[in-house]
Amino acid sequence: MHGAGWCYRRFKDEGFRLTIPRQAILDVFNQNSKHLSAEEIFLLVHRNYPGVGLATVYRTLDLLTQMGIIFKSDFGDGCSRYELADEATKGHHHLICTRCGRIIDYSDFIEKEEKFTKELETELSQKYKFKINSHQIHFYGLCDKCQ
Amino acid sequence: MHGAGWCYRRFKDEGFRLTIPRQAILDVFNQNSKHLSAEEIFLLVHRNYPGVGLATVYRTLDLLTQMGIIFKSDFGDGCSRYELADEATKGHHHLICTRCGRIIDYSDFIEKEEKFTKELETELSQKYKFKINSHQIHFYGLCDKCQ
DNA sequence: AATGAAAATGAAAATCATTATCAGTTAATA
DNA sequence: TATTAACTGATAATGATTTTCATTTTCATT
Repeated sequence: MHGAGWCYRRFKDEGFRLTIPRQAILDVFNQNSKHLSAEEIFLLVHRNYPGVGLATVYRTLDLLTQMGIIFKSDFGDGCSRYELADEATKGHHHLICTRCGRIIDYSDFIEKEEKFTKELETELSQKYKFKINSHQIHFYGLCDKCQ
Repeated sequence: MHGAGWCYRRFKDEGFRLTIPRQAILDVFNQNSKHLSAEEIFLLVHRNYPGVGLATVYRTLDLLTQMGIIFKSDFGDGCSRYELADEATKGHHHLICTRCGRIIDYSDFIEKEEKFTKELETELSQKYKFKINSHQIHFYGLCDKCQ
């Protein structure tokens, strides 16, 4: 992942400050699994920084999303979930179990997917004059345990 | 689209009743554009059936979703949106403008997409023992007016 | 190091979509 | 027609997210 220096510069360049709460939230993303909800992030941050409030977590998640550092998704479980938008998770490919809510990330077949989405993005951009920045593919069904 | 008789039978077979409020809600889907929110559906139903309550709309949308008649999506604008899950909209392909929230349905390149998703579904099903029922592809970016 | 302005914060209240409750209504079946 | 279960509207409750506001922090400039 990117170093702290890179982040600091990005914040500074856009007129924001890389404060302690914001660093703490970024650390959570670097140290934990993906698909974290605001509440989960709040609790994880709370371990080391009990003073950080939930509103700040929401505000920071919003900011990081706008900056393109994290990606916000909705898997239908009643709250938004966030994950790092770095290279490794660029495509946001998920299998979502509609019974238990489990989310599986797959990172196989990415080459094939990249090829397909690149082509489609080019065609859609032209036809609809739409500037595509990212995409998301969700497969819904039943996981092994729920069948 | 399917006739009323088909719907009636489906409801009956599964132990549900095709009541006036439910018919009114189905009519809304057959007569209006897609991506309707619960609130929008409530208002449209309200024109002809002022007695139908919002809770019933939510309950019916839930039922129709479970029955697979409509499809529930989240486009990140704070509420769930619903559309008919008939053949024409099977794939749920959307371009979502992250600035103005506009949603564009595309129905081009569906053949290519079908081929891709079929292949991927087969491979993912095998690898993750996941029974895939549906999928959703969202492209996020800026529409022509927002660039 | 002191200062001033803008950005950021925590706590609490407010908002808003959705869900649960409950008493009354409707529809299918015996 | 009586019984039963499904369904309903109105309302209250819930829970995630946003807003408010007074206070604190940060940073560029003295």
